[in-house]
Amino acid sequence: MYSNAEENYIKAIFSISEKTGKGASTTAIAQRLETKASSVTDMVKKLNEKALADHRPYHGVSLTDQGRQIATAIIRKHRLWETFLVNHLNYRWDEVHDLAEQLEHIHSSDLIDRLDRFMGHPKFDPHGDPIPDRDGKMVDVAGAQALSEVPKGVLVHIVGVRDSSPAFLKLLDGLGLKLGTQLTVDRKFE
Amino acid sequence: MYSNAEENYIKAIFSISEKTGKGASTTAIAQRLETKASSVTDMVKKLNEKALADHRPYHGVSLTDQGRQIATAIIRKHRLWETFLVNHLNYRWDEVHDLAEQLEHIHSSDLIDRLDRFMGHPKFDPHGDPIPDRDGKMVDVAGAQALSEVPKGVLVHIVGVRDSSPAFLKLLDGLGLKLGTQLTVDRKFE
DNA sequence: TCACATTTTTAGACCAGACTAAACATTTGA
DNA sequence: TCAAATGTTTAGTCTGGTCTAAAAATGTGA
Repeated sequence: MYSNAEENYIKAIFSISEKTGKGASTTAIAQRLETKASSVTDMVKKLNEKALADHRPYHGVSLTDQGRQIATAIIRKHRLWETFLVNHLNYRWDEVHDLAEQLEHIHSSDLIDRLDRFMGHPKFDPHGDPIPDRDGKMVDVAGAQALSEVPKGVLVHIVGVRDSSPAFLKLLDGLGLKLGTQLTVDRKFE
Repeated sequence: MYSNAEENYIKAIFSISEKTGKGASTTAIAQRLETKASSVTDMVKKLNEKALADHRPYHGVSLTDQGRQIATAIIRKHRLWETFLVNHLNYRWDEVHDLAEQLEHIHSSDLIDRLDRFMGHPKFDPHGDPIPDRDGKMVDVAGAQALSEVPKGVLVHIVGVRDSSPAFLKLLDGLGLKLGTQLTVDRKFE
């Protein structure tokens, strides 16, 4: 059983590594978790002792297989809870992040499997992010492309958002853009 | 916002006071929370400073109005989550306690109100305990009577259980007793 | 009433997790 | 190549919550 703090560090390391393709620097982790680099040093040492992470100073922290497995389990919980909140409790997609951050730390894989079944094994969360299955596998979304990179005149449909901040999601709502919307790029502000 | 530890102490004080009709002694609280009396002394001091509890040494700890309000809010969360787990995720009534102990600490009254509405504002949880509404009010169940005190031959129906331990609940399952069961007492083992 | 069993508190320590300030190490750009 | 900028760690402190051991206070039974 891992503490909330440990789980948050694991999640941060995972997502920074995903995005950059490299290990996560202690400063990057500190920034993401709104904490200080010295705190990160301490926690990384603990994660290392528990065989969840490796650290090569100045080259980043990376997760071990076990660490990665924990990370995907937490992401699975987060995305399934977000899906539940939006699809069954009528929350908007810009309201669910903070609640899911709490719910993802509930310790029970059985609960999350039941929630998954209850909802019919959804493959994507309300922001279009893929939901890992029990084994950590998820649909590959590498094919998707940022709207800012789509050439003018090409028909596309929106499958997800890269930025899930409430402000950006509300902006999209205001523009009438949601998952499944079809459009062609007409004009670019650049 | 209160910590899990604070919430657990408040809940313990509330339920001991309910059961005994008096204040909760520090030793009783310690026993219920599987902790030590000295730890209770410390926490009670904190709750007192936050105006959530009063302590008259050797005569027990009691909650202030604000403390009681927090207690019923937690109980509301606990019972609504238990109801959700049983009615929608197909858990058995003897499996849900520990999970609800985790879920009751999720900080969002809006979430719990939405869950309440989603389930159609249930009045009782899977063990027959009344669910407080948003204002802390709940159905009065003082009319109910322990099965052991029911005279032979009188028709009764089961509306709740006094002991929600998994072992006892499984025993009831084995006897075919559940909420709503009608019966007359035939024989007593005493 | 008063000694004793019980209850409660104090004192000092520990752990997890965070912080500041300072020291230290490494990469990198000129 | 080497100094500056950046990244990292150390040392010491703090808070919340817990513990043990010992001291202090109280209710109660004879």
